Amino acid sequence: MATTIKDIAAALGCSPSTVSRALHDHPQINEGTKRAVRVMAKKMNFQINQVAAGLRKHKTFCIGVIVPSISNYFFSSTLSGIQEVASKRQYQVLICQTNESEEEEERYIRALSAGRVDGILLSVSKATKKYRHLTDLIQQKIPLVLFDRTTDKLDVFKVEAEDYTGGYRAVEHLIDKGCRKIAVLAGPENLINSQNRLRGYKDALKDHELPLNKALIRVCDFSRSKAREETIELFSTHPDVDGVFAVNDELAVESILTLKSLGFKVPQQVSVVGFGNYPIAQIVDPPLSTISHNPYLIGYKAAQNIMGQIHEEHGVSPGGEIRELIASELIVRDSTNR
Amino acid sequence: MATTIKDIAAALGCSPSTVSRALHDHPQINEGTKRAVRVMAKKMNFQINQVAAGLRKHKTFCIGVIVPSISNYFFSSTLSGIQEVASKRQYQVLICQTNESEEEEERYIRALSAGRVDGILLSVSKATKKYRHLTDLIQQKIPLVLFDRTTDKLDVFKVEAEDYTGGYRAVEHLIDKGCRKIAVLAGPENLINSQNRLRGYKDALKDHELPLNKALIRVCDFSRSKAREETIELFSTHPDVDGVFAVNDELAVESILTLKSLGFKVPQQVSVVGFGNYPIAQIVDPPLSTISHNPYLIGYKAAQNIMGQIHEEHGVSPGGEIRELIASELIVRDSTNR
DNA sequence: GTGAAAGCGCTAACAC
DNA sequence: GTGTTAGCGCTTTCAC
Repeated sequence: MATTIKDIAAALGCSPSTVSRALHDHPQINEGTKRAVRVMAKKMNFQINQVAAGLRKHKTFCIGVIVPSISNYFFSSTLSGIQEVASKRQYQVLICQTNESEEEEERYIRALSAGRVDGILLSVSKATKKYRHLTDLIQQKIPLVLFDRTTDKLDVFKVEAEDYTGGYRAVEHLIDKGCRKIAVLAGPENLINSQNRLRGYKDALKDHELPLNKALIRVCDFSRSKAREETIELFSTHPDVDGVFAVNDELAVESILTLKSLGFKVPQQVSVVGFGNYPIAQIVDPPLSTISHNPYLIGYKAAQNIMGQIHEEHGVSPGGEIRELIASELIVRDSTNR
Repeated sequence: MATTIKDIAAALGCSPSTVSRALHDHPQINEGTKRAVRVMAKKMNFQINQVAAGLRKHKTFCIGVIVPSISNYFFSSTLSGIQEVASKRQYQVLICQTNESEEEEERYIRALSAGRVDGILLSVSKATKKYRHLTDLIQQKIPLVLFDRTTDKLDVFKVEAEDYTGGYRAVEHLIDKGCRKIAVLAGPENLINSQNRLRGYKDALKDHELPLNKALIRVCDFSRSKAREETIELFSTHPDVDGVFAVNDELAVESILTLKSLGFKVPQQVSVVGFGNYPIAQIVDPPLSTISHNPYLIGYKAAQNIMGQIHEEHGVSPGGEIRELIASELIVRDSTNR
């Protein structure tokens, strides 16, 4: 059994309250007493029990993070940023993985909101359509921040990648490089991020007076095998496509590999741009031009905001700017070098 | 403020203990009462506060996980496995990232052991040389399981990849393919995993009566730029090396890219094998032969063991088999296809 | 400057 | 079957 303040009090012949105050450097406590307490605490290897302290103070010193998939490169990088911020503030991070299931997401939200954490960071699952679990959370006044996978149905702070601008920039880059018939490997239809990237594609075409051809929009649902199929199908029916924008790097890489196996030259015949700047982007041959969207920073900013809400710092909680866009950047590599 | 069992008791005109018992389906409680409590709990949107319950029961229903880096592919996959097991048992997972710092590791161990978690899963940092923080933990009887990055200085349960066997198998594969002068890109010298993989290399050479040449052992410390430098240096002094075993895939991939830029043909002139089966292994050209070591399963098994220790299930806590090796598997791709 | 006492939300031994 | 009481480890108001 671990040492408690009671044990220290007994050893010193004082009361637990004095020990508690001394450990918190309370101004009214005698310096000598403080020293004695500190020495004894060290000697007895005492560590304050934050769970008990938290129960009393209605705090947990924990934040909860719910993501679709922990092992995904993007999310594990955001987790790293979140952990960094929390650690500085002596907060612990509780992680949950929904596997893109709405029920799991609900379950975790309910579990965490029952006094487990002081605030929740959430990246919504692909399947999530109802937001009751989140409106309940807001009503309970539990700080909530959405990051990356957000929704416009909720009036909470959000940290997002520049999906629209990134998509626009990617496609504009293909146009700059001379592509005139550009296809897109799109993501899940109910995911706001995919939709925004797709809007970027459409607007870039429009602004450069290129026709929008629905047959060139291929929904791949973030699945590699789907990217392969769609690429084969696309180029068998439209062999004159000269540019491909994939809404993430996995699709882009799969597309490059498929194109090469079909005998197309990348980037000479077909240029390809991805989204995400995953490690594979540097490795594929030719190296993939892509949009870098800084997942670490997305996590970092989301965590900063929730810490702000928890400590009720000025101007961070909803009411002020409710959406923070993390800058994305075009990284030009050889997959568009023609 | 959230609903408490007291609120439910007041609403129903019974005592909090009755509510508590009803919610736990205590056999001696009247079925009618149970129903009434459940209905009222639902109506008032009650969620049991596990933190308070835990304080009383000396449990937290949390496990702590400490890893060098969350965003690393290997560790994020182990986290995923850990989370899966914990979730099934209604446990939460607290994650901490040491950034390979011994001080951070100590800090987290102390923070978590102060009543934060029921058990700790640790992958030790590259820098860790002292084990006082861990022996303290053991002395406090807090369940501890080491995974992947372990140490033989501690008598606790460990889950490891087959580093030695994997290294041996990788090198034997090169020998089978006809390589006779095989170099190794080795990892950090104080990391048991790198050392075991290196032992595998040495023993494979010995068993196949190939000479061990110290000049062919290149320490890269898991750094890609180091892998590049060492490869250049190695092949300028030993251009007749015909096989490279890299102790992880990042080094292997960097080595392939460097070799290609130097004008070597992979695999015809130089065959390369990696370790880890990272996503980049499939993408590099030629695709990398490598050792797959199942990080998800490593996390899964480690979590299963700690849950067992926490619930004091038979035969899981130290005393029985103290080391579990997760099978590794050679995956043959084109980087060794000659 | 320090102690006593109450209480955070819950559980469990002991009553009746 | 259900209520009363005490207590997990800590903080904090109110005394003195």
